[in-house]
Amino acid sequence: MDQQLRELKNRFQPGDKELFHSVLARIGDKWSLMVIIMLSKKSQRYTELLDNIPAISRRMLTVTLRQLERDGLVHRIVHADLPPWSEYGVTDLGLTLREPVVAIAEWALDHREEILSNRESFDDSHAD
Amino acid sequence: MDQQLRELKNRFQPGDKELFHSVLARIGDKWSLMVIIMLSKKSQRYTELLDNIPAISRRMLTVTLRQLERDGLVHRIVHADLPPWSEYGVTDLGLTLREPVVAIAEWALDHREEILSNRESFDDSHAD
DNA sequence: CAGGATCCTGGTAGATACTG
DNA sequence: CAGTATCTACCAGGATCCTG
Repeated sequence: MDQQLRELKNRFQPGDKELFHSVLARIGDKWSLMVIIMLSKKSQRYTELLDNIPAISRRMLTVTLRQLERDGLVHRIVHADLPPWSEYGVTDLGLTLREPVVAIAEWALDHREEILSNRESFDDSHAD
Repeated sequence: MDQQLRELKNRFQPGDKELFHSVLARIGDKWSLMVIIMLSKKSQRYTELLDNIPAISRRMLTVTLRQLERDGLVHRIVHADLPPWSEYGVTDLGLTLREPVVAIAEWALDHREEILSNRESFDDSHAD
């Protein structure tokens, strides 16, 4: 075990395994990452997000936004005008998450060919 | 949109959205991260992993290992001795993934209290 | 406009039993 | 020892319809 992992392990508390999983599962689900990226560009209202994120349904946009809001990554401002409208944006906490997430996205790009080729040869050699 | 995101976007290719998702979904699932962490410490055989990862079932260990192997993050060496045994370890590619993943884990630890408190107050204010 | 409610489906994961 | 096979349970996610 190297230094980096050792330091990480020294900070472990009970429940951190669940914390890691909940955080990774959040950005690993189908829409959260896309929503965070869109809102990082600029704050947007519900319908804008619906238009800008291809193929997302109203239900999943709502569900995803609520989960992100629950963790404090995204905030919602409801305007009581008529017709009523609401605006979403990333919080300060959400902004801090962007750096490590972009790092993973860059990792995926850097190793794009390698990953895809690995999958291909694995599937070939395991085809029945 | 800031510089970091712009550079990332310039490198987009068709299919990258799916690539991001497949990579994030992999480390965001229930067991992959734990398996990668265990194998980063040292190469281990199947039964060792089974013992070292609390509550994982044989089936899910096998499934998880196969998926990681498919992406080329983990390699398997099968020894044909009697009784036969196999050994798993992280590949060079898997090692490069560790840095950004540890970054996210550290983010989760750094903002542990904030996240948990956000969830609590959100749940309180939405309790019916 | 921005959702909530409901129903349905496919895939992830667990339990259990069996095998080269 | 290191898996496979099968069956089942559950939940994320999609489709559709309804509302303040």
